[in-house]
Amino acid sequence: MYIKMATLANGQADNASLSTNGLGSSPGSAGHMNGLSHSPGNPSTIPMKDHDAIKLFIGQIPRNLDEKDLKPLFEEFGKIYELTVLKDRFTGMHKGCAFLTYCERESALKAQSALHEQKTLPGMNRPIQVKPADSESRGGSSCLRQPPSQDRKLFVGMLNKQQSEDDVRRLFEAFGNIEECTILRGPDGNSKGCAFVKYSSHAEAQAAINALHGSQTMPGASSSLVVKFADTDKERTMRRMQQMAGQMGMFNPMAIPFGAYGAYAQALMQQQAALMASVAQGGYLNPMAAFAAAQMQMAALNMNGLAAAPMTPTSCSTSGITAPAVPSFPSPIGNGFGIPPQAGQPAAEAVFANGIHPYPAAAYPAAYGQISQAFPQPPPMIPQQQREGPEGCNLFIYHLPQEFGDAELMQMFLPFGFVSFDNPASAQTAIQAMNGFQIGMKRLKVQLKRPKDANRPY
DNA sequence: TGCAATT
Repeated sequence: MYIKMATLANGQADNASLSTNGLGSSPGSAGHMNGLSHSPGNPSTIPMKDHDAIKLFIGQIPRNLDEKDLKPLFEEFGKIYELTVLKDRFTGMHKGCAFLTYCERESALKAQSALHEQKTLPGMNRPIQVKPADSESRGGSSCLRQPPSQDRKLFVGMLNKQQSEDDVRRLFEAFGNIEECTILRGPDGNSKGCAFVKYSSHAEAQAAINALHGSQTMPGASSSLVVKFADTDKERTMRRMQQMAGQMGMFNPMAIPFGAYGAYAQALMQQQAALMASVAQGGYLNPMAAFAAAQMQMAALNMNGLAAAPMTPTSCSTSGITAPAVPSFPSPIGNGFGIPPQAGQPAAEAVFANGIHPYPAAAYPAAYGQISQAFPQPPPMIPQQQREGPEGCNLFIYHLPQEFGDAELMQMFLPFGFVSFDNPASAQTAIQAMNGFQIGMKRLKVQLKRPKDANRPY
C-alpha cells in the first residue's frame, strides 16, 4: 500500500510539470514562448548552439527590464540562443535575474569578461553579474566538478551596517579561499547587517565558524557576530512561504509547516497553481488566488491524509525537543490519500504530552488528532458550512492578520478561524503548540473557544 | 535576529 501511494505521488508530480509545460514554460520552448531569440522572422535559420555552450546566469537586472530590453545589451557579444528572465512561478514577478545562452561558447566568455561586475544597470546599486549558471558546474563530465555550494556558504549576521565586502573579506580570509562575498542590501543599497561568504571547501567554512562565531560584537550590533552555514534551499522555501503567508494575511495552521515536506509540497503547489490558472480566463490567475489555491490544496490533503498519520512513541522520543516532529513523506505509517482518517488516532497526543513547545514553524506537529471540521475534497474549492466539535474541542484564534484585500478570499479562509478537534486532549495539544506561533509581525493567541452560554468575564 | 537571485 505504501509503495503504491508513493508511485501515485510521483505520478502527480509528473503531471504537474506536464500541465505547467502545457501552459507554455517547457524548458525547450521557453525561448520561443517568450519571443526573444532564435532569429525571429528568419525561418531558414534553425537556432543551433555549440555543444559546449555555456548557460550564463545574469544577476542584478532591474525588474522593469524584460527579455526584449535585455537582448540588445547582450547581442553585441554574439548570437543569442536563449534568454529567459526568471519569474516567480505563482506571481509572475520578475526576480531580477535571467539565464542566457549564446549559440557560441566564445560569445559567453566574451560577455562574461566584458560585463561581469563591470557595469551597473540603471536603478541597481550593484554591478551586473554574468557568470556560468549553477547548473553548468554540476554533473557535466567535461566540467570541473565543484563541491555543492550549500556546504561551504556561510551566512554572517550581526555585522555593522557600515562594513563593506572588503571588510568582511578581511575578517574571513584567514580561514580559506573566499570565492564570493556579498553584503545583503535593501533596495536603497543600505546594508542589512549580514552577508554571504562562500569558501572553496566545507572545511574552510567550518574553520571560520569555529573561529568567528560569537567571537566579537561589532559596533552598533545588538549581539555578537553570527557565523553559520547559510540556509538550504528547503529552509529558504519555508522562510518565503511563511513571509508570504504573513504578508497576505492568511492563516492556515496545516499548510504553513508543509514547507517541511519540501519537493513534494512544491510539486503539489505547482500542480495546483497550474490547474487553477488553466481553468481561469486563459491567462494568469490573479496571484492571490493562485497562492490560495495551493494553500487550499495542501490543507485538504493534510486533512485527508497526513494529519491523521499516527506517530509512534518511538518517533517521538527520537525527535528530540527542538527537532521537527513531523514525519518525512511519504510516511510508511500514513494512511495514504483520499482515505478519510478514522477517529481516535493512536499516540497523536503522546507526541507533545510532555510539554514540548515546538518551534519553529517546521515543528508544527502533523498529528494532533483528527480535525473534525469538514473540508471538501480538493476539486470543489468552496468550504462547507462550518461545523463545530464537542465542547472543549474548539479553539478560538486571535490576532489573525486582516490584510485581506479580496472578499472572496476572506470567505474562503473564514473557516480557519475556528479549529475543532475530536477530543479535548488534542485541542489542548494544539494550544500548547500554536499559541504564540508567529505569522508575519503577529503572534497568534490560541485558546479554547468559550462556550456560547458562558458569561463574559469582562 | 538580518538568509540574494539559479528555471
